[in-house]
Amino acid sequence: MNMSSLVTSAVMHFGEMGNRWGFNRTVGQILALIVLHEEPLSAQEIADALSISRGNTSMGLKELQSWQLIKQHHVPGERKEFFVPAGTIWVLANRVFEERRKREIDPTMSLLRDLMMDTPNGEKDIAVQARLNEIHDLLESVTAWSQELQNLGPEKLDTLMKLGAGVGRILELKDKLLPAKSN
Amino acid sequence: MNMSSLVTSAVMHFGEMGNRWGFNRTVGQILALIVLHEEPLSAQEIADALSISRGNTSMGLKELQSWQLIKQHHVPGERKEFFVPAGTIWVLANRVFEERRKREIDPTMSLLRDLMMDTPNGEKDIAVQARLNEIHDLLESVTAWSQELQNLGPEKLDTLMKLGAGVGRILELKDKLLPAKSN
DNA sequence: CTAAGGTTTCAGTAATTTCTGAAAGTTTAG
DNA sequence: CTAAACTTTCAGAAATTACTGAAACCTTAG
Repeated sequence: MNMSSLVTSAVMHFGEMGNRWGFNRTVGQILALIVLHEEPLSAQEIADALSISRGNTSMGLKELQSWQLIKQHHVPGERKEFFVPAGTIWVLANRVFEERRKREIDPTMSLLRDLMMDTPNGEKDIAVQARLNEIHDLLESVTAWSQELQNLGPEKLDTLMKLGAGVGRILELKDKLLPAKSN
Repeated sequence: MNMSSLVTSAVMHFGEMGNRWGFNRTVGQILALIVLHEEPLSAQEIADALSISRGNTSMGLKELQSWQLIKQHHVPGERKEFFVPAGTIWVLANRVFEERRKREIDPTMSLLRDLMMDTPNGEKDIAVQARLNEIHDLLESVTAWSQELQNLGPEKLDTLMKLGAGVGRILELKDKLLPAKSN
């Protein structure tokens, strides 16, 4: 399975970006390869195409499955497993968001909540808790909103985009369209 | 400068989370310490509080300044420099978002644009380019949106939050009430 | 049951990232 | 100008993270 230079470029790039996106180089490469290659790929084909060890490939595939970004695809007469993307680009992007939220935000929110419950030890701690509370509320807003966007789905997101002046305009619309309701 | 156990917990946690947020452990700790400590801190105080070398501290402060998360604060009679947060929590969070966008999204968008310009090499490449285009558009939507959010400021974000699932509803209403307008 | 075809695990190694501390650099008081 | 007070740089050490490949482990055909 030789990759076209187009695919090679994309795969290499997604490898480089991988660590910034929460997984390592080979995992990024494997993902790009599977997404861009329309036919299902076997582990061996992937290892060959990327010149990485079979073991590393196995670990990468496992991780991508734990992120729910790829899924196994069983081909009838074949003994080995093949892999395909777990959904549309939109779905994949959402999964990455979701997973990163779990890793990057949730633990912090949880700790902040705990620290806010602690009995403060002196004046200063009260000020510190106020700060922590502020951080907590901000994180909460951002995650809630991003989930809202995810629920909208790609088409509505697009409508929203084309609305022009942006989110501020929605707030105006809201006042016009739902004047009586407080929410 | 001895940290209260509350501050210590928070600082340690932000250190652990640091690498997930795009900077390393000590940078995360330094940031947390500066944000939570209301008085300006000198580099030496930071190094002592965190038990890290003066050199490492210097590098960390430099990085935080390049992210525009902290700024220098000159105390009149003093020779040394002190450091304070570069703004409110909201401002800091925006800066982190912004910086991560630059590192995580922009390079990919740029590559995708380039690859879409390339002359495809055969049937398959055409399909691949279609995929790449899809990814590009998605990233574009997401970045446009996150920028909208940043422009909103925290209060409006809050209003929006309370709207919750109502956003989808407004879009529907909008279609009914403003069918003629294209934006 | 056994062997073949395939996958996973994991100890050890390689690569990368982070940290230290000594040396070089900068600024200002006198 | 010089010295003191402070900061930055950077080569090498330490810590962490990623990768290999051989051995152990499935699973199924016969």
